[in-house]
Amino acid sequence: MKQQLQHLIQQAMQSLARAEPSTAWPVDIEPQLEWARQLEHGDFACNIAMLLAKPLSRNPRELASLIVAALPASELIAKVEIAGPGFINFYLNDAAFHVVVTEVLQQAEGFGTSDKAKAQRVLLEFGSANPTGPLHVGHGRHVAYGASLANILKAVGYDVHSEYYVNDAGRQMDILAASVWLRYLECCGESFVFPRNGYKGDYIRPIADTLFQQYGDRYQCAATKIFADIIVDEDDDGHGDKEAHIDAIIARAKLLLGADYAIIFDAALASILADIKSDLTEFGVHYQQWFSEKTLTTHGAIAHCIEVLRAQGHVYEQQGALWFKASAFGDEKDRVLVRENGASTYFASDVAYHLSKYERGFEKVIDILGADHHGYAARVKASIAALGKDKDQFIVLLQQFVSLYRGKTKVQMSTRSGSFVTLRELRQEVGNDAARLFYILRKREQHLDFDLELAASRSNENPVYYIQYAHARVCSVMRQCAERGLAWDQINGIAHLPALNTINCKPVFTLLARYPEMIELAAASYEPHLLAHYLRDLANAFHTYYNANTILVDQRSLRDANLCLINAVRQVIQNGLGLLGVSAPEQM
RNA sequence: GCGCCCGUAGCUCAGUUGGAUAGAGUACCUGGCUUCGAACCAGGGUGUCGGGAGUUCGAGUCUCUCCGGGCGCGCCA
Repeated sequence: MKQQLQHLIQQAMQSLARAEPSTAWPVDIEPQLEWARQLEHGDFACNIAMLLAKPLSRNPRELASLIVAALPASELIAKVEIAGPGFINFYLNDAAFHVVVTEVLQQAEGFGTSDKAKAQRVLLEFGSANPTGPLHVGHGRHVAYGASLANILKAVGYDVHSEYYVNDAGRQMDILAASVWLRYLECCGESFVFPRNGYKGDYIRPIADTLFQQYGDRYQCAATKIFADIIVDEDDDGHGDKEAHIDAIIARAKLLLGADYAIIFDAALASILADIKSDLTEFGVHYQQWFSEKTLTTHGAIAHCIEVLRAQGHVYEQQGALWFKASAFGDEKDRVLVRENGASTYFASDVAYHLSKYERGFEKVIDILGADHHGYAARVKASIAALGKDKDQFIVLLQQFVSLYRGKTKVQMSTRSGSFVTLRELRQEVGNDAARLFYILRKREQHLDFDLELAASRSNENPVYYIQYAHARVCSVMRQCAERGLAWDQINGIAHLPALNTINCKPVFTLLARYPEMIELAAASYEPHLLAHYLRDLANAFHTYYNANTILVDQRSLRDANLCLINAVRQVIQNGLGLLGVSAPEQM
């Protein structure tokens, strides 16, 4: 619809250019059209005359009238007006909107999808929480956003590959393994003071219990042996060293357990990963791949990426460490890849991981990260440029934090201390649908204040019910229709759509027509919240229409037309909610 | 100190990428179900768009500068 109008304006410009060769009419620009905000401005407004006024040094209203006069005749347009400083307002024929209803009903689930992205391969990484504990409320925002974005990108034709990067290597995992082992030792009857820096969450104990049931005391060691001559833990007065203490315990665990350490480590990892996976599955979040950080080392990917960087002269040695010249690629300073002690950094793993994304053939690479990673994103970007990849096709989407409130009081969240609300708890309190929609309602640069009390006690305030209610209402009308033995003749209804000419119909038709381009905009700007707000608007237009008109009237042609319109609304709501991972219930 | 994000109605937030008179929800009033679902609808008012300067036909939107809030600046992960 919009494109057809754009084309008409371009044709007008071309004919003006031929008529006035002396004037530098720009024939190759794409005129900007936007949906009018107000009814008095018609359906579309175009500002091209005002944009041309300056370069051509002519009056914008005069230019507008020239353009209007040169417009080719079209069935689309009912009326054109020049208004304000030089806007060209287009009033479309109702028939143009009636065609949309036909399209919705014919294309059904396919309405709003396109192949514009031409199956371009995209790797979308999101979630990627450390497997050291269950997902909490903050992770929920990332996965809800990522899953919705994946669906929206697919809708416009991208070949999307969703991936979770599993940080199953490194110190945090060792702390987890040590924590599980210590809890296991408690099951064996050992007693000691649990390290301050260990994972203290309740979820650790069931893992230890399972180990104890499975293996008995096979991995038991005397607590006195473990804690003998060990660096003291930090106390409340700040004496001692909690970091060195936990590291010493890890070293002791590896020493005392030998090869058995891997049993404890793997059991802890497997248990937590299984919990995360089932949590996400229940939340409607699905991945094509769970990419293990550990495999980067075992497959030599880190060594490979360092070699690639070295071959292009982007690394150097200093003070025994290997550095990447990040500052030559926009980062504020150079970064260490391999430490003086020979161990590669987390950053090196990440460079290797990102190189693998490109080597696996993805043309576009998108990372969804927490806003606290924004400094980190700069170095990864630098590494991608250094590796000779197209950094414009590497997109980092930063999401602001979720603050959790119970009423007015802020809930502190820390995985280490174990004091946090899990995603699972949140889902049980407010339901998957409300959680999914609530999470993506705000644009990602905006902090999200999640009030559990409000969400739990007054969940009817959540817009999700408003949208779902519109869907359920249409379904209810259809049930009513069947009960009364009324048949819905679609062909007849479409033929009589012009009968729907009350003031309340117009916003419904307009919103239906806007759905496909709204999806395109949401995809291009990575903003699923546009879809949520759109659906709210559509539901609003529908409810208004529904309250003002009786759907199941006696007059057959009007009834069939009504049913066409409300079923088109139902279909679009179903499609839109589907992209957001929210159910469209037939009754509620 | 440097970098990124935010600041819009009492509260929570949108704002079509620079457009016309800045909008929703919520809260507070008032109406609307003996007929398709009242989890709904209609009506009622609220703004120095954090302050200031600039760019231009036109600024909530772009630039600069202050103020306030959040986050980040390791041979941690």
